[in-house]
Amino acid sequence: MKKEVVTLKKLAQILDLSTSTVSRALNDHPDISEETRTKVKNLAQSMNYVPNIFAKGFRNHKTNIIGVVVPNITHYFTTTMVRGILEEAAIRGYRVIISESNNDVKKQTEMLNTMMQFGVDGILASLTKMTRDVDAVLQTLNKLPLILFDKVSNKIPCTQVTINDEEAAYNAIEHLINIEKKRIAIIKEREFSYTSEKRYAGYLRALKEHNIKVDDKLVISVDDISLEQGKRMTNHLLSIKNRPDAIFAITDSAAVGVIQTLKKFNIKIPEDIAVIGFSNSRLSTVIEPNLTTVDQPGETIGRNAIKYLIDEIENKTQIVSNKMIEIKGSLIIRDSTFKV
Amino acid sequence: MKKEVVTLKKLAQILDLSTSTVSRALNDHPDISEETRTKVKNLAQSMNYVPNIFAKGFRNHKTNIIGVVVPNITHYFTTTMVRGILEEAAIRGYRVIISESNNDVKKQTEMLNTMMQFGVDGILASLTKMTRDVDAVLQTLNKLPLILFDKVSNKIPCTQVTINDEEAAYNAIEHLINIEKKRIAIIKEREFSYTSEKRYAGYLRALKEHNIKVDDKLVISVDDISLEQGKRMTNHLLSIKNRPDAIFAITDSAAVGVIQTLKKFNIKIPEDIAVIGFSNSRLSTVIEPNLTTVDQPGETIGRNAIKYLIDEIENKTQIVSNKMIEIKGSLIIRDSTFKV
DNA sequence: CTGAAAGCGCTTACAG
DNA sequence: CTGAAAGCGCTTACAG
Repeated sequence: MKKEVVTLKKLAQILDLSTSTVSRALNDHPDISEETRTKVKNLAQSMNYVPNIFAKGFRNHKTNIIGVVVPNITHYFTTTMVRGILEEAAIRGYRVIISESNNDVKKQTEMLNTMMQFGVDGILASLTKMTRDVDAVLQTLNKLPLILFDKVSNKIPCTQVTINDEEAAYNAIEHLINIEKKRIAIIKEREFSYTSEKRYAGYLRALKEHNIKVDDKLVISVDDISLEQGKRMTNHLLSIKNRPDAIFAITDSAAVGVIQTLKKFNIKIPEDIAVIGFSNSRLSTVIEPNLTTVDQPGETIGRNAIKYLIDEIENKTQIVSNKMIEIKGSLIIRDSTFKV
Repeated sequence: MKKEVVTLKKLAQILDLSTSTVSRALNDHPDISEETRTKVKNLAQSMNYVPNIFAKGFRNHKTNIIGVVVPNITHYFTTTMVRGILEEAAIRGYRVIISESNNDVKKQTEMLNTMMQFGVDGILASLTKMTRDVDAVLQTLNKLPLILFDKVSNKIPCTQVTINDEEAAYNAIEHLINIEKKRIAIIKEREFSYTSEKRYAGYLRALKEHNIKVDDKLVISVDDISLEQGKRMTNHLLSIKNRPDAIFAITDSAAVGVIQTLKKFNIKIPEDIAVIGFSNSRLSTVIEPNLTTVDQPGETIGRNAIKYLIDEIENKTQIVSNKMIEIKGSLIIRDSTFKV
């Protein structure tokens, strides 16, 4: 089963050179003569020489592996980010190991530790929902280049790559105001979710700038933002005295639940109540009416995150690396809000 | 930045033992006395000793990394399999590197090679659609434990883990026959897709066993099975003389396209035309009417695939390893077929 | 411009 | 039951 492996030593023997020279030639060391270098490289190529990555990693304390932690790999948006990460990693010669935290801080800590133990060169993390407990992340950051993406946290002094949640939400709400909605409800997550709070901030700013008073009864916070919760909260919103004429759900799933419930009660969308989601997931063009939502460029986010990380690993950036990178998301207007 | 690292040597010095002994104690070598072993283990624990995985991998020619190749990581069903793989990998002490082939044989070959070069212990592959060219896969199989899952191929003599496509399709068609459908169309992929052919085989068997003659005009093959193709092919099916009274699309996406088109023409579902998909994706409960479909237990498939692979890697199985493992999928009946 | 030698952290055949 | 030594494949400071 084991094939005869081509090593530096073997190449050296054949060329009657030392392994040192062969190694240097292959690594384009300036000391080596042009002639030797090409001779070595040609042989290496023709013999299909492949460096033993483990010997190399062992020697250099560098593995060219990047660890990625995400809360939930089955979310479509997450997979688009992962795709960007994988593509850019391949280009730059890195491999990626992925793990899922399932939104569990304890599991996330475990994952971070395993990855460090495993010797990854750096870590890309999208945090669990509750970012109260960030000790493990901070500790990891002490030892390794680490960059946050998507689910980030201002408690962690490192480079962070997200969508411009606040602005995107602002634009969504402004759109609702433009189509003459006055009582705009928001379904968001309970505090501690960075993303949700940002979107909420955009909601508040839009209302404020258009002189609409915030009605607390229209601000709904749930523990777990899901399709089911979208349904439940819509039932609730329909029961209050002065019901809303628009509902902004901070995820598409929840927005789908909203629409399904409104339809059950024969409420006209968007005439009676308009609906906006967030993500531009595949659901948004399957639900009827099609959902107005914010498109998040997942691949770009993933690609950027790993770019910054690799730059840090390879020390191309100074250590001033606590930038906030915001990738623009764009509002996609569909039937759930379009008609005035 | 670099922390002082605890190595075997350091432990040995402190305990006044040789590194050999410490190594053996930690690895539960039978030669070592109970006393020494516990002494060593206690110290290791208290000093937070973590073996250098790269030194270990280098030494043992074992990396505890498994490579996974999938056509498209953004498919929901794929992510559920990945989740099963990740969970089982963690339990068994393996790490997983993932890459996407984008249904491109050339890219798939590249991925396989990179992974081998990288020194993975084994590979889990879900193949590109066109499995005509399997040379690279066969070569990989020659050098490394390799198991196929989901998108498999009978041209490759190795263990394969899939859903029972044929039987699941058979059940779907039988269900349509039971609700008195006579002209059942199928939208499948052009040949070379193992999965599609299996489902088609189930279709044929069901018709045959119920004495329904196959009408070639109702067998639609497309290159790329997608929502758009579902729409287009439905338009086509509606235009033929004796139009179908049921459509079985071999993916949920295509089935959603089917339903959307039928609705556009105000055709009653399922009374006029019933629809069945395959996957139980999230779309299936958002589209209206909700889609009858086959639930594929992705996590179970992923978990099984990696189990067999690790068993092979660790030589727990004989080398007779060209089993076909079929995981049962179950028909989930919803409104797109339910009412008679 | 090239080579000999040491060493990264681990395991294991050999010796006692 | 324990230790000394070699070696996995690579890189690099040192020497010439």
